[in-house]
Amino acid sequence: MARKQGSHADITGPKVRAAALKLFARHGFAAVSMRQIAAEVGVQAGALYLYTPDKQALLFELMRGHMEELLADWVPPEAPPLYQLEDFTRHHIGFHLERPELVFIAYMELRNLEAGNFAIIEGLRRDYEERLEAVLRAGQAAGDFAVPDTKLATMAIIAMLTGVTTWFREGGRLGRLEVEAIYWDMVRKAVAA
Amino acid sequence: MARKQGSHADITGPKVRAAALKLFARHGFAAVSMRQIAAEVGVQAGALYLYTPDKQALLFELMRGHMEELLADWVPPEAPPLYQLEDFTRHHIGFHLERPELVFIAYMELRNLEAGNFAIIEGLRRDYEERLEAVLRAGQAAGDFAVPDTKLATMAIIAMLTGVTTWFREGGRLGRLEVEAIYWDMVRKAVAA
DNA sequence: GCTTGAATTGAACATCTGTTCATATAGAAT
DNA sequence: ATTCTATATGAACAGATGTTCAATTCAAGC
Repeated sequence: MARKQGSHADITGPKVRAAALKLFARHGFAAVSMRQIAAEVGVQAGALYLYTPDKQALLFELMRGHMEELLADWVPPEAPPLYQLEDFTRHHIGFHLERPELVFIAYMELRNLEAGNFAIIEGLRRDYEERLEAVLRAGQAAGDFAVPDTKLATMAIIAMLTGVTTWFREGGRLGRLEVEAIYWDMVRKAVAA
Repeated sequence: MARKQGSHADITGPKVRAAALKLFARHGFAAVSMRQIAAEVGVQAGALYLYTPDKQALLFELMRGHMEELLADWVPPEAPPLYQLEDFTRHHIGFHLERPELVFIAYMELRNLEAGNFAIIEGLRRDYEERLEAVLRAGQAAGDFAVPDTKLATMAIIAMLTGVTTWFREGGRLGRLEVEAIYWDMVRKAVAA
């Protein structure tokens, strides 16, 4: 029985990406075999190549999609820098808490990207960092912030906020909005004039 | 005891650990084979088993050694919480910048630890976090700090400081001491009353 | 009912995996 | 000079790896 009812390309394609996402996040790109992904989809390994040219492309497309969604999700609102920064803080936390697996992969599997793919993902990441730094520079110029170094403040804030994904558990002591508020309090004070 | 230089256990043992450290950090535990480690040492794969029971133990001992050194390196000085926090901040950055490969492995390869080994490393990590949180609680009680939540502040500060290793490059725009000073400024303000 | 073609299988490929072990080597102790 | 022993080799094991492809199956279009 080579084919099962209802298993078309439009179904199997997304299933392949979902299986890769789940398994890469759980065990790491290098530790997951094409046969494991195929088994998760319910298909033989050879069939995966109808949906991806190779294993590397599976990883790259996952990461590229994630970074592009991240960039599409937040553009600075027309508002004073202090409010832009609050908006960024809350969006960053919210976006990352909604996609723990993609976030994990995007941070852990960079070294498994081939050189060209790595350069593309790194570029997207820098675009995102640049957006935050622009907010900090504007606030600094306006006298709202007093950051010793906008580049370092950018890296510090992003690292601090992304770190939420390492410990946050749904249904834990604090809800997302509470966490957002607490982190915003710390960010605000850290850059305060 | 002394045999021909380079062919003795006292020499080869450390070389094996150094090769594993370098290659695990560069390519990831799962992507590195025992034969690659052996080649880096200049030995055949079978010889590695004179120095480690298996590949897993190689990873675990690297991580355990790192975490124990981290815990040994800093104990809160007899001083007011504000100074303890400054001391922690500077020590954490300095310690991590001196061992980028171990830091990388300790954060990236947790999922490649067997259950028992994972529990041990996690315990050591929690011990370290607990030390920082104790400082924050003391400062909070003394009225020096105004952190909305000491647990979250602990996680936020550690994530922010450890993030330095992702972008810091020796010989770059800023030296270690400058970076320490800039981060301390942000930490101090973030927890300020 | 027949043809068409996309979706899938299953075997095959060459190579790599962690680990074991009988064998060899060479410095140390006698 | 001989024995002893820690150190290392290299072959072997059983199975897994990513990828290809001829053959098969099945749903839809005629």
